[in-house]
Amino acid sequence: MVRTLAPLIGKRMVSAEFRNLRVLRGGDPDAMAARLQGRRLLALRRYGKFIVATIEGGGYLMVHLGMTGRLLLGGATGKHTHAIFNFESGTLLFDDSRQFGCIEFSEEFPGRVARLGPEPLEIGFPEFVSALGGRKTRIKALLLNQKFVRGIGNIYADEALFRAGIHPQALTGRIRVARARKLYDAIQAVLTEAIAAGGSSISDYVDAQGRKGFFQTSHRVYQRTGEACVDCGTPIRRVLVGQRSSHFCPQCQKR
DNA sequence: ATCGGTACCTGCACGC
DNA sequence: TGCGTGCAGGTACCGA
Repeated sequence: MVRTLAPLIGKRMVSAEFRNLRVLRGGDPDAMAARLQGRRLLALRRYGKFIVATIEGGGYLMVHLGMTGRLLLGGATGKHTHAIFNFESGTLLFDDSRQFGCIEFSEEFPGRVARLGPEPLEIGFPEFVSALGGRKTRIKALLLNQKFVRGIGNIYADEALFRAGIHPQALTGRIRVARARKLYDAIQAVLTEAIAAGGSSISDYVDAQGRKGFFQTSHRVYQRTGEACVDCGTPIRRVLVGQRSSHFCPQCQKR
């Protein structure tokens, strides 16, 4: 998503319009629009699932897509268009049917982004192992905890655990180093492949150009309940871990 | 400090 | 056709 938003870097925002205040965090929409108006977008970076734009003259514009959020360059507004950013080069729309996404402007770098864990593609294995230590939670819940590592969501947690042969309900503290190594490698492989495939488009995700990803065709367990495991043929099962669906092969992923 | 559960929304598929 | 139920790429907040 951030890569496809790159054409906005260096561009001036002519105006901003907020149609749905529910997705706005931290303040008055008019003040926010005034703060953005006439300023250039100096930089655009992703921190886990958070997108942060640096605004000329100070300030940060943070966007989170939640489950169904979209950032679209050009295109028509619709029922779920909550914000419109008019740049000199064209329009950027924020759409989100479920309204779990959010937009926040802050003068300082946003604290909740600063408090996230490390990037899973940047963390080293020793750091990863030590972060696993002393945890009492189930491994799936830990992978979804953005203060552990940032950016792993439900799809990639399930896919990484499958590749590592770890049961989603396995207790974190009982995972030995050799198995942790497999998990570390699996996370890196899954994320790298998924990014190369342009992400997973289940029903909503498209990039800023409106293009779908195709990693969903490579999912081995996610939303494949009842289908045969690609490695052993055993039917994939679904359990809840921390109220989130978790898909796994009961034969390949033992506790 | 860390945990599990819940709330926040809309849309869709499914069974009756 | 319509209605109720369950489910969906996430995070924040609460009490324990």
